[in-house]
Amino acid sequence: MAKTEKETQLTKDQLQLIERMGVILEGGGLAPAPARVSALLLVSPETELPFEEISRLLNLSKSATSNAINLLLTFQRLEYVTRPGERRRYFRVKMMNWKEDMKEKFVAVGQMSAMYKEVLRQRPKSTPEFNRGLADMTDFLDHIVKEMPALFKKWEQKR
Amino acid sequence: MAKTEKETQLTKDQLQLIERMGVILEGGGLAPAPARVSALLLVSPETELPFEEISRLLNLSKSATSNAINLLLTFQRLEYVTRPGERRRYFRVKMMNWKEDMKEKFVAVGQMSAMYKEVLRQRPKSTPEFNRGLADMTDFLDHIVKEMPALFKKWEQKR
DNA sequence: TTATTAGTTCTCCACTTGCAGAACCAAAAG
DNA sequence: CTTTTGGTTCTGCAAGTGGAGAACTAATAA
Repeated sequence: MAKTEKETQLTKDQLQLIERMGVILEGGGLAPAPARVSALLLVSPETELPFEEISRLLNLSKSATSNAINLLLTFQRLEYVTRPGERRRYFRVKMMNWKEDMKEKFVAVGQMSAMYKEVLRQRPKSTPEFNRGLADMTDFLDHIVKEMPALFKKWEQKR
Repeated sequence: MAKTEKETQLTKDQLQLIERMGVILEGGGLAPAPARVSALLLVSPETELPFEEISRLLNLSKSATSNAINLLLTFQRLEYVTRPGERRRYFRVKMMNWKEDMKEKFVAVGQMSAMYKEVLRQRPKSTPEFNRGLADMTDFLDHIVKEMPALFKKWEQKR
């Protein structure tokens, strides 16, 4: 079977936007290649792209492309679909995962709070001001974590 | 004038706790040495420590100590005080900065939302499902950012 | 004045990361 | 069978990072 490929093309503006987003996503802890793959799949008119297209559009080697995609798959930021009679996978961003992501962020806040509480437990009582500062902080963090579900629900209802 | 130094000593438990916190703080984007300095100043019974004590307690070279401290100072996570008749500075964690930190975090969320909106603006209308997913996301992020001040205030009042 | 204190800065090295290129491999096509 | 497709894995390298050690500097002490 021939490879009747419709090759996506990106405008200069789109390529620039991908680079800018890439940098921002790097700031969020992603490596350059995965960041660009994520950005590409958001910016591209075609929302589902196969391996080779990703590689080509971003000028990434096969190895870099493979590693980037697999990292994003295990992090659940990407998923793929297949099409009847085609072996290759079409990758797309797992859009509805940002809610999960947000929740995880707040779990992390809870962990921070737990850490500070442990510090507090082992501190001498001879530094009351300092200890109160710590207690305030954990209290605040816990407050945020506790109120979060309500914030989520409020949004659900609003729409 | 002699250097009548009262050298802080840390228990094995405290040192372990510092290491564990260090790892967690590294997860938050701090380099190892600054992470340990931060942890030390939270765990140490003495809440204000001079350069040399920090260096000694953490087994850090002067250069590593100097760089770590200055990084934390410019990031506003540390501050220092001096004592009458002493040249050296006593460093301590800038406790009341966590509120600022939190606010900055939410500013970052706002930036994310802005980025996604820009993506949305340049997308073709031919992918309505995808676009709606993006719109939902920015809407949600904006919701969070908007509601945050109220959450802060609610906490202020509660205490 | 010289010596000491309290750091800062410079040089070097060990380690880590991210990627390209090439070799490799399994499934499907011919 | 052999070839092509759609990748994965391996090797090697270039660049970046963090920290030790030593040299350096400015302020104070003697």
